[in-house]
Amino acid sequence: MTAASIRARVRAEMTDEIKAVARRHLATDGANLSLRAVARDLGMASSAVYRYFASRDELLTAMIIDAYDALGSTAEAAVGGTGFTDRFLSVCHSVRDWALAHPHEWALIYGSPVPGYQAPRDTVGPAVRVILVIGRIVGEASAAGEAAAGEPIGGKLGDDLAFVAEQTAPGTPPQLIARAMGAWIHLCGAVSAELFGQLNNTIEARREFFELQMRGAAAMISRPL
Amino acid sequence: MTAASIRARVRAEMTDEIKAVARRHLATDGANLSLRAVARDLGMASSAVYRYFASRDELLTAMIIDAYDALGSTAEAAVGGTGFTDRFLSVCHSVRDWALAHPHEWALIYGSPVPGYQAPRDTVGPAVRVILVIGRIVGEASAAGEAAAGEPIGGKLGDDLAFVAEQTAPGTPPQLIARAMGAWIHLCGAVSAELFGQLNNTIEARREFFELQMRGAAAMISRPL
DNA sequence: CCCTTGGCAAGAGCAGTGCTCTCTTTTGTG
DNA sequence: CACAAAAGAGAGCACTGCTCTTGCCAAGGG
Repeated sequence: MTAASIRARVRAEMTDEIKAVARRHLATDGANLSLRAVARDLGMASSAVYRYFASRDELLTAMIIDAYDALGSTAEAAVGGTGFTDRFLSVCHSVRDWALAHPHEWALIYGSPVPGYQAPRDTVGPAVRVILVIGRIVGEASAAGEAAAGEPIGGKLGDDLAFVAEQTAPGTPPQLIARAMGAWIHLCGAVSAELFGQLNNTIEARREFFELQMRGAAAMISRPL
Repeated sequence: MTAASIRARVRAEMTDEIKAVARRHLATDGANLSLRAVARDLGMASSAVYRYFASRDELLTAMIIDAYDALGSTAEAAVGGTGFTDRFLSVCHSVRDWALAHPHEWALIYGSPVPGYQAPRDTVGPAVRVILVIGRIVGEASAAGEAAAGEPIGGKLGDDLAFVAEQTAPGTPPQLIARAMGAWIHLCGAVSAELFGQLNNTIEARREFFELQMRGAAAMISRPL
């Protein structure tokens, strides 16, 4: 009916269906899911799937983008509470909760890159959403005087950080951006450590441990070195 | 000649040779290296390799243990300098340098776990070596009064941390252990972020950025929340 | 309303994989 | 030195990603 013809609509639906089944397989087989198995589950020939995704890598790319977007919206929706620490912790827990619910998708986006695989440009947009959320919170905290800047950073690193600041939260001092990125790295590291088994046989009180870590990260942001 | 007969020695040499070739393949193909391809490189039938490793997973396990050990000795050898921060930074940089030199081996041990793969007990010993190094440095700093403990931690998490303290650096307050683990997580997160492409198109001054992050982690340890 | 054409699905096929089984050869050792 | 144990080779099974060819079918223009 619309300019996007019936064909296009059916095609989009089929594409979504393939992705849905692939996501199910992802939950059991991880990144080495089989395109043929997905096709079998859909009752179609494996060659037919290639009408929708030119290769297995392209399917994976689609799932990576979806995962980034899902995590991104989760984080964006989680910005609640008042005061910097509460808002930050809220985001952290939402990220961790999502990761615990979708471990293989987390592994897909924050785990080791698939060997022969090169992430295309399309992934960078969705990929930065969660760091953007953190950047925004930190920016607001900075504007509200909740976070001191500390000593300025020079050299190439200073330029890099200034550029990120401009893109993320204009007006925020680069030093703060560095600490925000530190918090984000710490967040991803903590979630990955828990998910990838680095805490096995060591820490049982996972949630408490995570919260402690993220409180440390929040404190790191509030006070300069 | 020895109690370990000639057969056993030849077998050990062959095993090492297979691992060496596999490590070379790891550098190009990552975790999905092909046992058959390794066999081809060695000029032997693929079935012959199964005399040495019962499965591809077992080969991977061997490489994981080797990687943990290589990284562990690197970190242990890097404890130099005087004062907590210097010693800590020295270890951090040695870990990062090793990871940059052996990215796929890093991915093998700190990246997403191989899907159907369960790490056997043999890996836990080598796996804890680097966190042990950090724990020891922090313990010494604590003993030297370079790191205040801060508020005690109760509940299950407190017990967990006390247990880790006992195993790692006896006499160190659990709160400090928590911060040491935080630093370790931050370290792994920073290296993984750099290696897995999370910093692409953002931070060019990688080493400076890393150092800044690790200085933050060091400061985090020195002062309580 | 018909008929063309563009898109879709199916199947066979290729090269490669992990792993098993059987058979033969080698080789250290009692 | 004879022999048993260890090692290697090769075929084979079920699977993979991907390509190519063939047949089909309906959407949309005339």
